[in-house]
Parts: sequence; C-alpha cells; structure tokens
Amino acid sequence: MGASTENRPVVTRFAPSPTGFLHIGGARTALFSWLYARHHGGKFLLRIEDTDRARSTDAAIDAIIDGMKWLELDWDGDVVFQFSRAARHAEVAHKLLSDGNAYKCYATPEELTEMREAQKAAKLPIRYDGRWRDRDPSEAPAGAPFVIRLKAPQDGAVTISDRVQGDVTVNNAELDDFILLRSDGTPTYMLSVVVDDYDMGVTHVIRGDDHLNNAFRQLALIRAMGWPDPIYAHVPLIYGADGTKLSKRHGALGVDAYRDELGFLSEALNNYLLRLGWGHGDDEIISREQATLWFNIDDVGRAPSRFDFKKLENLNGHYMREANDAHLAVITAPRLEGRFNRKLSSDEADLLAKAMPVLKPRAKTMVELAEGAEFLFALAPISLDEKAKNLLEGDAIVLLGKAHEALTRVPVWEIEALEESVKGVAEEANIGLGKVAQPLRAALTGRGTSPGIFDVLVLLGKNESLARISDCLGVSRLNA
RNA sequence: GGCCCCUUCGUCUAGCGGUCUAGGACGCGGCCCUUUCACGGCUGAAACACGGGUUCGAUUCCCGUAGGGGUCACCA
Repeated sequence: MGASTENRPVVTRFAPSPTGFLHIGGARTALFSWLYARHHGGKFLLRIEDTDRARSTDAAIDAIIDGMKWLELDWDGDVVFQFSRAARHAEVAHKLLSDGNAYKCYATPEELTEMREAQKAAKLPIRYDGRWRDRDPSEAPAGAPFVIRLKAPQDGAVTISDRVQGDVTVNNAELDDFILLRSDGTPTYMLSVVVDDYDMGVTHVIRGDDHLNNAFRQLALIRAMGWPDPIYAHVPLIYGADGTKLSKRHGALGVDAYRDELGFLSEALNNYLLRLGWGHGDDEIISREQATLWFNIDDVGRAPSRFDFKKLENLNGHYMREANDAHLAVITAPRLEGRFNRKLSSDEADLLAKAMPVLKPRAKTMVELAEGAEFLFALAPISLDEKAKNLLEGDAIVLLGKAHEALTRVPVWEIEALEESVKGVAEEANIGLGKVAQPLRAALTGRGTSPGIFDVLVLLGKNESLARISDCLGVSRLNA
C-alpha cells in the first residue's frame, strides 16, 4: 500500500474535458466535489482536461466556466489547463523510464490491431500483450517511432477502498501496460490526470463511475512514482427515464439548456442534482448552506439513478415561489422581449415585478412564467386562443357588456371595489360569479386561464382593461 | 466475451438484524379551497428482483440466479 492522504486537508477537483457543454452528470459530480471540499473547509479546484487538441474547443471551455458560475460552484485559485502542463507530464514519463518502471514500445498501430483481433478470435481478454516489456533496448528498430508504456505489476491484486463503491479488488493480471507517452511525445490522459492531481495536491478524487476501472491503472502509476494514494469516490452515473444511458431526449443537455431553453433556476437544479443519489432523512428542500453542512460522500448511493423532469419541475416551482419578485422579473424580461421582439419599457418592467406574486404560483419553469406574463404586454386588440373564444360564445357577450358598464362606474380601481362591482353584475343576473368572470378573463387576457380576474384588472389598470373589453364587444358586434 | 459495479413504491430516496402492518418526496387518483389555472390542505393506491443460506429473528449479513450498467484506444 502506498502512503495515505487521509490526514491532509481536503482538496478536491472537477476535471472536465472541453469537448462539449457542461452536462448534467458532470454538474452533479462537480457539485458533490464542491460540497465535500466546502464541508471539510478544504479546497475545490477546476482543471480543464484539454489534452485532446482535436476535440477541445474554446466554446466548450466557456460553456463549462459559465455553467459552473451559474450553479455557483466557485473554485479556488486559477483554472488549470492540462495541455499547458504537457512538458511536466513528459518529464514524469521519462523519470519512470529511467527508473525502469516504464519502457519503450515499438509496436505499430497495425500490429496492435492485429493482436487484438487475434485475441478476440481466440476469445481471450483484449489487452496489450507486453511484447516490448522485457526486450532488450538493442532490439529496437533504429529511428522507429515508439510510445512509452508503464511497466505495471503483473502479480497480486489491488484493492481500492472507494468512498462510494466500497472495497473493490482487481487482479493486476487484468491490467495491461498502458501508454503514458504517445509516439508524438504527448502525454495520454492516464498520465496527465495522475501527474496533475499529484502536483495540485488533490487528496480526494470524486468523479464518475465510468472511471472506476481507470483508477486501478492510475494507482499503478501513482505507486510507481512513490506518490500517496488519493482517496477515491466514484459516483454512479445518471440514466435516462427509461433506465438506459442518458441521451439528448432524456436530458443529456448542457446546463445552459436547462437555464435558457428549459427555464430552470440554478437553485432548483442544484437541489435536484443533490437529491439524485443522495438523501438526508426526509428532507427534500435543501439549501446550499444545509447541503454544505450535511453532505457526506460516503452517503452517496452506489446505484445509478434516473433523471426525472417532473421532480425537477416541482422543485423549480418551489424555488420560483420562494424567489425574490424583482429578481424574477429581471430574468423574465428578456424572455418576453424575445417573444415580442421589442424592449420592455421601465414601466412595463415594473408592472412585471408587480405581477409576480400572482404569476409565479402558476408556473413551474421560467418558460411558463414568461408565457403567463404575456397578456400584460400584448398590444390591443389582443388575440384570443381557442378557450377564450369559446368563453365568449352566447350570453357571455351580454354579460361582458354589463360588466363593462359596471366597471366604468367603479369609483376606485382597487381590488375590493372591483370585486364588489363584478359580483354585483352576477347577483343582478342571478348567476354565479364564474359566468361573468370567465368572459372577462377571455377579454382581458385572451386566455382561458390566468391569474385571478380582479388581480388582472388591477394590473392592467382601468384604461387598458376597459379598452380590451370594448375591443371584444366591438368584434362580436361586427360578427353579429 | 473478460473484468468490475448495481438491484426498496412508476421515479428519487429513508432504512444501517428486531422500532417495518417499510417512512418521505415527485408523479397518479379522490376530497377540500375556488371566478379559470395554479398554489395550499387532507386523503388513497403503490416497493424490499428471485432462490438459497447465517441467525431466535432478515429489507438490513453471506452465496448463487436473473436483470441492468460501466470498462476493456497512441479519447478523455
């Protein structure tokens, strides 16, 4: 066993490769790593694994950083770019080589393909056969390209006491001599992670379960260098609703899509992701502060969990209701401006904020919120949806006329007076309030559903309200 | 295929040998509130994958079976 990192101050990291957006699974492991570090008063680092030059993009780097900021997962120190450390990685490979813990392998890609096909045909495990492991350097073809491979132990077994997965043992015979340095001299991921984690002082490697098998290989390298074993925690992956790999239609989107297209709040996404694979008694709504206090990586479940949009939406509805109205208005405004293709005036922005208390309980996402707010800013004459049209059939128009008349006489345009006025119309006609309220709703909002009708009246104001009702009465006269 | 991992209501989970006639949440059904839709309140249906052990006693421990997943690159 190597030395332990158990007693050192906690240092965790999130190490995404910038080949795409910050996806939901990555966001969760980042959250867990962040929480673990903060809980222990340690450090959380961010490293961009951009050693794959062909697939790494600046746009992806920006998306990851933007996503981390949105989720309020702040990291300590500067972002480390792995590619910039290639020389140090190569240095370690050469150290391993000179110490006899690595060797040069001259096998060509064609040879290796051939080897694997033969193994496959013979139903043997597919792995590098160590053909250059013990060959004398003098046998090397002069000037031929070579890779550097780790001379991994072949006997015995290694057990990782994973903080999530428990004790996992793998026989060294299962592992082959993996490549450290490619023939062009660049380091592989396997080398880079290990060197960077060591140099950055990472004590706890918290990452996706898909890396569990790699951990054994990496440990061989770590021990060959005489470095301390990190503590591992491999968290299960997130599946789609049908239990298979998370695909696009299941929610394998960038966190930016959760924010922009889907309209979720970062608080909701954080809370949802936290509860996916981890629980704290019966608690469901958990603030960042509580999470930091309560989170323990040991309590993360070993089983993969499925992504459930319904629950996320429920959580989002909760956080929207909790949210500050002015703030909500600020993030709703751009959505409305997009819909109307015009800027909202400051009066309109104020109106939006004022309407929030009655708008937000009716929405689960920001998309729905913006949709529900549309009627406030629609230009006369407003268009009616199907339900609204139906509400204005028959007697409705007569009642609407009466309501209009009554409303013109309301002394003060306030909720109590308006209520009294409209209820008066219903009583006089000896019908339920709904008979009057529904046509009114249709005329005022163009919809079959909206906030309470008196709230709508107040928000729209006397002039706009009466104008919208008149428009409706006018149109129906034309149709008649 | 080899190796590794996983398995409590439809879903996320609580449970860490007796407290389980298995708790909570989402979703679903019903009722209440109500001018619509929501919100809110109450309420109902709904699970320990299967088979062996260990034990006085297993959802909890062990071993199989089945099902699911991960991984086997000069990608990360």
